[in-house]
Amino acid sequence: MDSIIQNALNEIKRGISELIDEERVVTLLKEFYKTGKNYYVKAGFDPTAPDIHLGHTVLMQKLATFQKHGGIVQFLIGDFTARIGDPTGKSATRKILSEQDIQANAQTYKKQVFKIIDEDKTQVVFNSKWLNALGATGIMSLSSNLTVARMLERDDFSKRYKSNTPIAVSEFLYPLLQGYDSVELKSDIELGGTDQKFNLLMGRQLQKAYNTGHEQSVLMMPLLEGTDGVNKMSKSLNNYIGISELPKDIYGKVLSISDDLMWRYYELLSEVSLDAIEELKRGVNEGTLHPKKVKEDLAYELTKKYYNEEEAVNAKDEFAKVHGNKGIPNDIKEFSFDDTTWIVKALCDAGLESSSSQARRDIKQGAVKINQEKCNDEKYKLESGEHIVQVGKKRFAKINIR
RNA sequence: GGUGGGAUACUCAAGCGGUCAACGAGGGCAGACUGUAAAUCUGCUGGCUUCGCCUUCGGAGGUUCGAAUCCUCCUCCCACCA
Repeated sequence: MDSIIQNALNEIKRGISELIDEERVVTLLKEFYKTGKNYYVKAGFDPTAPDIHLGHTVLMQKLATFQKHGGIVQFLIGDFTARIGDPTGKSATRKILSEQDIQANAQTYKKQVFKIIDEDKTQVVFNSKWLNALGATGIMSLSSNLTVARMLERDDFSKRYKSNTPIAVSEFLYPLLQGYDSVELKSDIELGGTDQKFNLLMGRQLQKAYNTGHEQSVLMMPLLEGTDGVNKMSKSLNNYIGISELPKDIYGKVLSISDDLMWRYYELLSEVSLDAIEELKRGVNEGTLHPKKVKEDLAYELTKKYYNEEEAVNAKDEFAKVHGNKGIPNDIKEFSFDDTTWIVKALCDAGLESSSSQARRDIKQGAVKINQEKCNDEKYKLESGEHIVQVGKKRFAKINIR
């Protein structure tokens, strides 16, 4: 095999969890490098999550890799299937989204993805286009390709079935519709998370059933754990790091993950080569390298990736200042009040606390500081002048009393 | 269509006439410890200018001095049978 093909393949296979029908991928690559012929790489996205986070980027980066090697990305927005809700991994039927929500979310998606993938080598498609046209007849013949028994073998469904959690019949249609997208798009390869295996393979099965002439290869990426290190990253679990978040938040969040999780992020998110990562691991194990330093580099790299060098440097300095020397961040929110103000009220008005009860609790626990001095008096009043108020380690505000 | 079972705070889940703003677990927030963390330990976790008051236990009524707990109707869900 040509070394150029071999290199491309290695790059494609980095960090993946499984590649089904590798031979065909090799064939596609060979053809591209010989004749310049492109091939189609499909990935489906659910327009329910309006913000792209690092979990999504694992897949996006892989798409970008394919684009380097002749792949045209079929960026599928599942606007039709979103109305059913992917049953994968869900313990309950999903709520049905409104048309407007789906459209708005899809737009946000498009804006963000081209930070990672190449717009010129991407086709954005909506599956409502052909699924709406499918009609009852189409659905009937499509659904004859799947048996109920097969469906109930799936772990997620069998669990729900056994625990008396409702399963809507429409949910059975989800994998069929997703698979049908592959038929319609004549995809050569489809990418997805490991949790999508069933759905992805359905694409192969249906391409065969509909005599499309080929069956798509399937490439699965591991699911990235969220900042809690346990659950998969998702907005609803609030364990995500969004790529549109502020530089200091991206930096801070990455730096706050556990050491164990850091390696996982290195593997799936960083540009650092696998060999170099091994090197870092060894350094940490032998004690010659401080894990914090390694984590800082990662946080820096990721911040830089979604912003730029300058922002990354700022974020790093800021973090060191606040946490290292228990300082005050540079740009903190400012508020002005006319009279001497009761501290509890000030905290709420400045958005540092969600309620006055919460504010009182924090004061009692010694979490509130005024100008670096701990404040234990919940009746305290701020006199005229400028005050830096702080709750916990991360929440700050500057309050002016006129 | 019939018969049972269920709906409790962010989630799961106790409670079955007063001592319930409601056990417990998870999550979250805070404190200690640190490398910023993670792990661990501790406290808090409806609202309110809070030693008190106000609104919560699917919805609406009712019984009672007093209800999340009892009764009636309604809504939604689940199971079994048809």
